[in-house]
Amino acid sequence: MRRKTFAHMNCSIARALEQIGEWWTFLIVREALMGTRRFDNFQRNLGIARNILAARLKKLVARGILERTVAPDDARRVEYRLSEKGRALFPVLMALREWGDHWVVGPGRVPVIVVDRASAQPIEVRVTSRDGRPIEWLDAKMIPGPGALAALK
Amino acid sequence: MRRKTFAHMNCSIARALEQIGEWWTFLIVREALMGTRRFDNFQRNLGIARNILAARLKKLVARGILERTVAPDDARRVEYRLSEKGRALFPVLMALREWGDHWVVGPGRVPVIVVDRASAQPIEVRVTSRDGRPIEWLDAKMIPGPGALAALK
DNA sequence: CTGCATAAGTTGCATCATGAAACGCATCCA
DNA sequence: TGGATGCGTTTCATGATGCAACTTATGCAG
Repeated sequence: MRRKTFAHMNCSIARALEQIGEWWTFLIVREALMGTRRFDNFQRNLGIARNILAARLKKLVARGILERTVAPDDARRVEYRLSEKGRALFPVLMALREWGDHWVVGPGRVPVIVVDRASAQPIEVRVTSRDGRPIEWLDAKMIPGPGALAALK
Repeated sequence: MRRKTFAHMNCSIARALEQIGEWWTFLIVREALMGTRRFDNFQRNLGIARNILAARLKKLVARGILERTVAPDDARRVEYRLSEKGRALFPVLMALREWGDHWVVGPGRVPVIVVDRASAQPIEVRVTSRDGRPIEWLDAKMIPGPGALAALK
């Protein structure tokens, strides 16, 4: 049987995962955020199989997360760059990294620190109310949005 | 061939994905954050196959993200609850939801709005410098952390 | 205590995805 | 022109997934 798709679910998390939730995809986006643009660099940095990398890149381009262009100076070379949609994944990746730092790797063994280029201070991911007040899980309440009716169709 | 593991990579994102990056796992955590505790409720709400759900729950318990307890009033019933480690995934899920709302579902069709229980205002996920200044992707700089040397072993 | 419904999980099987290496093919370089 | 480089695609053995049916254990009505 085919792996079940999340696309029909009336949930933004499921719909997001349908686009970027496959094995390797998060790491490909991470590489792109760190500046990787070429097929071979993705392949070597990640250790991913070539056919899988090709399939993932094709999907990411089709979904508008990466943009594929042929290098002007060398027609052999193809460059994959993040679109605005792809760059918007920055907070997602930073939240994942923060969780991994704290709960998997452990403080003191963090491989990479991300700092503000201007102030050299570490960055943080925070969930806040619109007025800036920090929000914990228990402070949050889920209410139906304008698209909730789609579930009744 | 066995699917390649990310566990050896010296990257917090890869290590995090090794624990929660499998198909269905994010959605199981989402359900748990929304209050689901029982096997059958996870199964019905997600439409996941029972064997896959059993395997995922077992892994999440083994990794300390969920805690499994037998209900005190009914020994047939098992409850799965988020641990502190699991609750710490809240920002990750909210970042993913925000991205899905904006770039996949589209504003105006958002199925669920998450608001601050106190002020009833929508919540936001922000990446900031330690002093609260908002950070974009281009403002961020990656520098080696204390665990960077592990890559040289 | 017998019979039956409920809850949680396991097994078998067909189908799909993955990884590794070999191959295709166009482009650059000497 | 001969070879190297870059970007994939194809092939094939193996692992993972989804579904349905089955197993085990508990509670409950009579």
